[in-house]
Amino acid sequence: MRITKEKKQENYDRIIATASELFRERGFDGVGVAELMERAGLTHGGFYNHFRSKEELIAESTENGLSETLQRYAGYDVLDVMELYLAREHRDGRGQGCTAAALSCDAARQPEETKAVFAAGIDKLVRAVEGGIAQHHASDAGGRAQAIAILAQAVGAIVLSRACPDDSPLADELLDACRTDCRDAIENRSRKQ
Amino acid sequence: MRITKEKKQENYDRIIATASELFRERGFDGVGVAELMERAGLTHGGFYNHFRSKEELIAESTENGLSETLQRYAGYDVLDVMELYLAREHRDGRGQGCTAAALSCDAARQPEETKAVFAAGIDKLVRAVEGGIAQHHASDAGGRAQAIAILAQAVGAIVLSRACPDDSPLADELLDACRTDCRDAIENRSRKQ
DNA sequence: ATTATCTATAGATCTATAGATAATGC
DNA sequence: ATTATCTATAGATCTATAGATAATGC
Repeated sequence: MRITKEKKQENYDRIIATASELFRERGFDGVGVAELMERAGLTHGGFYNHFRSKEELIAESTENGLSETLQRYAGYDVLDVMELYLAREHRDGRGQGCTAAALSCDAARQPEETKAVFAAGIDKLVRAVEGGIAQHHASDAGGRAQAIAILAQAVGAIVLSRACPDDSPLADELLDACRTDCRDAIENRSRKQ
Repeated sequence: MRITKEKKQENYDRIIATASELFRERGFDGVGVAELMERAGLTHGGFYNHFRSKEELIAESTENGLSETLQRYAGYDVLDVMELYLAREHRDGRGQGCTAAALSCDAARQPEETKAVFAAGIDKLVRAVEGGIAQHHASDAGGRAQAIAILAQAVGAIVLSRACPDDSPLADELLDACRTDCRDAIENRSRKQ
């Protein structure tokens, strides 16, 4: 029962979107091809008409996830981005949240090609943050280095906060402390009062 | 062929140490019980004399790994700790490095009990950083919130740097930018020059 | 007698492939 | 004729358990 080209593209898109969410929730090793395809409304074997291997899917869905994350915050002031990023809703919605925060530990264990996709995505995030910070300063302010420092802090806060139990006070403390610190840094105040 | 109590304890310790390293390198899902036991010089089936399940091993080896990470930096000035932590050697030696940086994304997907172990370990790291920062200031400086911000940034830098390919300039940039930023923060200078 | 180890295996999963089916697109 | 899907399955792996063995520790 062959289908149209458009339908095939739709199926491909649905596999990628489903994989992107499931991987963020459970990691690359936590999702099997059979379950993924079932969730996408297709059968196990059909997977290999779209991808040569699971590894190929991982690279493509990671690229998709990272660009989705970038677009998610497009148009916001960088201060608002930090508020949204370092929020409890983001921490608690791993499947819908930042791919870098959800899968960077897993990406470290992937082949070089997948890591290259990841690095390209991070670089775009850095540029976006840098551009956002520049809007708050006449001069170049901290430039790219400051953007990197702030992105690393935000990702670290989410990653550590998620590793804490649901009721842990530390989980919220991590978000609150880093939200304040990032805001101060962008507004160009000293880190401590 | 039964063995002495001391020998059993030795075997247990060796399983934990082996698991702690392998998990950091490959994640909780990336290491099977059979391979772990073979690496520890024991047979597959013997595992269940020490642990009721793999999940129990994960919790115990994580606790062990986090306290090892804490001890690793004991006695150093906090500025030297940041130099060591945000170094290429640390990034490239995942199996020997910080457990929080290697496994926090994976920990987020574990049961609450394992996450509680993780949170307790992170809390100890926060206290250690806070104490280290206090040595550099007469007053309380940024206190616990600043310690949290700096730890999150350091973990985020390592995690993102590891997700980049070996030859990626961004991988080193992440370490360099965050090393400088953390140092400035601890020495109580403004974040940008 | 107890127990830490071993061998062997059950039963469930995993990735990937082979071959059949049937609708598209030449 | 080509090809996207399906069914079925190969072959490898995974966690966990059952039962035998043999040395410890009462």
